[in-house]
Amino acid sequence: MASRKELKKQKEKTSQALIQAALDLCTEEGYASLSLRSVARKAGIAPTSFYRHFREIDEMGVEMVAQAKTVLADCLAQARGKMTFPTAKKIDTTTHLLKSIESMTRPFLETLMKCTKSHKQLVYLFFQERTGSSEAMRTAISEAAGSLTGLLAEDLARLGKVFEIMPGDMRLLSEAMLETASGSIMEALVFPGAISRDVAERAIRKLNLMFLGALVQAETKSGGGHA
Amino acid sequence: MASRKELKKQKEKTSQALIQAALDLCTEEGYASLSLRSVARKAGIAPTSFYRHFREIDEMGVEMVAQAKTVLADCLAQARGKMTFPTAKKIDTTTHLLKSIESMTRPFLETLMKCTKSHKQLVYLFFQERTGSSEAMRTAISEAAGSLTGLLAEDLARLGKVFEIMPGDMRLLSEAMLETASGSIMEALVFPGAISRDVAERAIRKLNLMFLGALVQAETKSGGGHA
DNA sequence: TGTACATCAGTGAACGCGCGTTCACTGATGTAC
DNA sequence: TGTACATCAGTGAACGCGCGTTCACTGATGTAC
Repeated sequence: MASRKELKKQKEKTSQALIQAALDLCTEEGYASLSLRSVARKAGIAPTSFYRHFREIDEMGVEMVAQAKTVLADCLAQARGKMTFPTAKKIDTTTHLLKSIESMTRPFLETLMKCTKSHKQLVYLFFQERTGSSEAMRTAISEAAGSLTGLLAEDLARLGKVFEIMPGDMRLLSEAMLETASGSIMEALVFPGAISRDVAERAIRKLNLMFLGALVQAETKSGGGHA
Repeated sequence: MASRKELKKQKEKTSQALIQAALDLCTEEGYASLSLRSVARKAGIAPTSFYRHFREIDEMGVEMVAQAKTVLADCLAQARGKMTFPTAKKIDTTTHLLKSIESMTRPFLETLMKCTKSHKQLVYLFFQERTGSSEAMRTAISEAAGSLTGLLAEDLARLGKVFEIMPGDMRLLSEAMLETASGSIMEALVFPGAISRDVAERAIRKLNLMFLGALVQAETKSGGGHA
């Protein structure tokens, strides 16, 4: 019936069941409260079978982080795709500039928040354990976050070519976008039902101000029109 | 020897020893991994004696949040005291504006980071458990954070009177200041030794950009000189 | 075609351990009369 | 002044429970010859 390859598939399915069980338990009690036995129980296998898949809880945790990274990279790609970048810096009034900025920040944040909604648990784990108590998790997340920031900064470079934004600021804006987005996502997740519309609007507004600052400064440096 | 009042003092001392023990354990294993027995053991009392002070771990946790709030309020007061607010909005070049902004953001963030250094554990707990697994903690922290943001926004109102910053943006800037500061503090705590100088500089730069954005927009709205 | 062996996901009993909580107790202090 | 009682921080034994880990096992699959 089951060939060797089918067995591999079956094992993979069980591994994924363990991860899903762990995510459910994380939602209820938090990552630090996970126990090998509770995860196995929820996944419907014997406690000892856990060892056929992971050597310890943290090994599973690191795998969860890897999956979260994949999801986030995908959502970020979508979000970046929805951004409209200005094609020329002819926009010289603050009002027009802000409109142009909002064409980037709003699609970005709204797409990102919508996209991550389908993977709440993974995304929550990723951001929560960034500063959590497991060093293995912190290391894995820190590395993943750095690479995600890099991806975003690359795309933002298109904006940097139109305005003369300092390269350092490019990275800074990427970081801020991820930080602000993660803050909103976490708030929306942890206080569900509450004012999550407002949370997003405030995040967008924060990003707008920061972009405006960066662009105004770039304009100045390039000898542009401000004062 | 020990009068009734001296006994009260003694009890208070033991309570504080429990809290300090809990903070030490949090640093090693995280809040979620605290156990009544481990806390009592570290504090040097019998496990059952814990109940003379707190009904459960979370009751102690909420008290810890209250103490963290006191520390943070104090540090915030100091940090705000070190900020130099512009007295008139005569500053009309972006470069001058930035200098003026940095006279607020740099003293603020550097003072805050220095001040919180003496209470790392309380502050870490406060920001980490903001989105942690204990609902009691989340609620307590959320409430405290709201009131701290309010304090900051009040002081920032002085800036709002010079520039015509929208009242909503005032609160937004306060939030961003706390958010950015907490991010830096957490990063410096969790990855100690690492580039903590750089962490602070990046945070200051982010705040600068956001303030610049807010001021430029205020300038525009008030019919000021930009474009 | 048959037989012996290797692989490997999953099992169930058993272990020692730390946990939260209960209970009745101690011993020092202050109060009532 | 003495005696009985109340308060209260801290104790130690005991409980039942869930934990991580070990071990020898099963049973299905594929391979060697």
